[in-house]
Amino acid sequence: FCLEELEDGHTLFDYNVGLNDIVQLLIRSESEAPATASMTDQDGEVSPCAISNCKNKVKKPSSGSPSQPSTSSRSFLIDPGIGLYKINELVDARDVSIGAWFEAHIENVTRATKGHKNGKAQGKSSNTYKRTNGSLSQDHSRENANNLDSTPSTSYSDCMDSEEAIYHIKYDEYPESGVVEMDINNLRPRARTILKWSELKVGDVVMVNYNVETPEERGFWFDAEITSLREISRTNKEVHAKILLGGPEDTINDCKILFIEEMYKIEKPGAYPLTFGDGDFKRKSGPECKHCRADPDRECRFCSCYLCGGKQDAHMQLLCDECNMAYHIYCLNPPLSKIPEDEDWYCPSCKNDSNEVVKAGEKLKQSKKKAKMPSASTESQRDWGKGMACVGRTKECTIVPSNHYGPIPGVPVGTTWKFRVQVSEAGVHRPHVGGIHGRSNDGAYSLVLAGGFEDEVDRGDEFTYTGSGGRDLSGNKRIGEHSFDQTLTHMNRALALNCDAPLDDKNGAESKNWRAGKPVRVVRSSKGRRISKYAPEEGNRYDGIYKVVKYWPEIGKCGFLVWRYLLRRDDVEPAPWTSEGMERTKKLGLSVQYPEGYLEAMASKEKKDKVKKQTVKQEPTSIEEPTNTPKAMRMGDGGKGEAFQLTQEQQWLIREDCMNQKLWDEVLASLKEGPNFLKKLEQSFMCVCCQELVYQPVTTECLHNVCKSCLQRSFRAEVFTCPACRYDLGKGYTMVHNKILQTLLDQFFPGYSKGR
DNA sequence: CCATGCGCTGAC
DNA sequence: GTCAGCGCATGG
Repeated sequence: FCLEELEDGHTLFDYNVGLNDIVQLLIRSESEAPATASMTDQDGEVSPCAISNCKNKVKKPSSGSPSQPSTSSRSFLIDPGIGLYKINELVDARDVSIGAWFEAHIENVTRATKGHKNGKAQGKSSNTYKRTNGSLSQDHSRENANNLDSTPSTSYSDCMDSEEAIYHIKYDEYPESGVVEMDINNLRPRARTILKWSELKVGDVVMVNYNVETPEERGFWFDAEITSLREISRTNKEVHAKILLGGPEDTINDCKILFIEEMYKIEKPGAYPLTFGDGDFKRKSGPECKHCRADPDRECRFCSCYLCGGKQDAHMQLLCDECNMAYHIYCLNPPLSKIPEDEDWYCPSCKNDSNEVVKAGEKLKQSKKKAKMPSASTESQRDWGKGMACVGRTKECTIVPSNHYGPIPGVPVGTTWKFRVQVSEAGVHRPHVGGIHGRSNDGAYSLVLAGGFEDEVDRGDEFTYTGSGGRDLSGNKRIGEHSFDQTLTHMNRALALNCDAPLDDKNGAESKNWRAGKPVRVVRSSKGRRISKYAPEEGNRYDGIYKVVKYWPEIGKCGFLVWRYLLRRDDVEPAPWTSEGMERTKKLGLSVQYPEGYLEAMASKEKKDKVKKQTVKQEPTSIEEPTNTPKAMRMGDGGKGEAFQLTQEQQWLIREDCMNQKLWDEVLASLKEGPNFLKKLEQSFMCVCCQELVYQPVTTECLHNVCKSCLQRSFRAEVFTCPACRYDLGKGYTMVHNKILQTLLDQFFPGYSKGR
């Protein structure tokens, strides 16, 4: 959308608008202003922010069958009126426009570092998809560039050069929807300078092709100085030029130009060191740099080989038709013996593998990773995106960093989740599959007891555990048969480091003071029931903090060497199987937590199965009605049970934080809700910019809490208002770090600021 | 970028 | 009941 100013004078695109911000948009009627999404606007530019998935307000006009999309009705229409919209995607790139257009929204942008350029072509799917004549086709962007008249003007901001970005682009309609990964080079239009025929002036120097009359047959590129212009229409001109070759005698005058590649101001007209012969150009040495026409000793991106960085060997260099970078023919892999005769040459970074090119109507090619997977050879129709087998996280624990030792604030012992992915979301044990979470140079933060090894012993407050590795994971498996010895590396080393004893990767070690070791969060899985009576009946239960007493290598029942660990419980919270623990579980109302909508989905599936069984071979009804099945039991919502206890110091600090008195009153009201108190606290002190718990909070005059760094970022963008309410703080506002609040938050969420 | 992995489900 | 095999998060 073309988002301009709101009625009250606020500019919408202040820099501190972030993901998930709720913004107020004024949508004008179609007659007043362009109300269509600019991503599909043939002549417009992509606005700095693309807002999509506007709930309830976006109407997509029907555009015929998906395989025959009509380019004219690609756009999303927005109902006129004022509404609340949620920004789902914020594209943090400006002036990006695409040579030929297709409907896409950018799902995700990954920034890469400056030095990333060299590796950009390796192993990354970097196909370009363009919509041409209503169909989606792969394009190297150069074919389209031939016809400047019908190609929308492209603009490219050079600031993009300094930083590369990976765009995850979602396209919707043709032939299958999906997500494409592109790097910035594929989004960038080919020409680096804005070229509009209407802007050409006599005296401008443009980069043109040898076959100036017929754009289809393209040869070498060279400079031409425009000598005359005749306006044909408002947007088009007939252009004649003087083509600058090796000198006055090599100059072609009054040449009609149909296609201009690149335009730039001429600094020194004349002597362009190319000679003309046999329909081809050969480079001739000259006193000036052959490319930039400056002192040849000066650094020039054309003279410098992009691979070796060398200079002074221009006659052995090839210029890439895509990026204009120079390469010595002998620096290439494989090296070339002579300058190729082909008209076009593309450097290794720009060259597209024709096997990877997706033609119109073709299916997306498999990624290189997919090609190696077993599914590449089988014809399985299984939809892996469904169910809980392969789902990703929907939430992420941000109150503590991933390398946090000890309990997760707000998660009491006894909390149980049905699936491992939920345990990951809660931050208790982050890997979806792995048994140990740790870092080999730091220690282990958590582990899951799932009875993977028969010879493990579990006595509740003490258990033995086996390291990871030694399994045959061929066939893209996550667990497998034991087929080789384990080593004290990776996660095994991490867990060993928790033991308060010098590391010994040969014989193991025992701690003299086991309580001094690093704490490990332990989760017991119901799968462990086959070897342990302490395992929960269902799901994965957080059982508290354990310490590593000792570790040693031994030959396991599987016949291979494994690393064993003895862990002992060291937690003030009672274990769930003790009478005290069971009472507490009851008091806190802890029951198995299911993913949102899971029980409903299961119930409706069961119902469907029944219908299927009853009416064999009858077509199942495609309409899925919402079922009235019992809702998932949610933990702790009752708010009964154990109240959260504040220390004297905390009570005092809260009283001292008088600016936030109102907020604290609200939060303290949920003290009796026990663990929910921390959730409430987290919500109340969330930074409106970064959507995380405020770090180094600044409490504004309008009584909002924002991270100091977030507010500073806003001020750097010359937005001097409160990010929460737009109250004008003023340019000279002094940001005061609310140290009292910081101290309190550090106490309630130990370690959370470490990750910031 | 690549390697690792005590999950999970649908097909057999 | 068994088992192939996937996406994903994480570390290195």
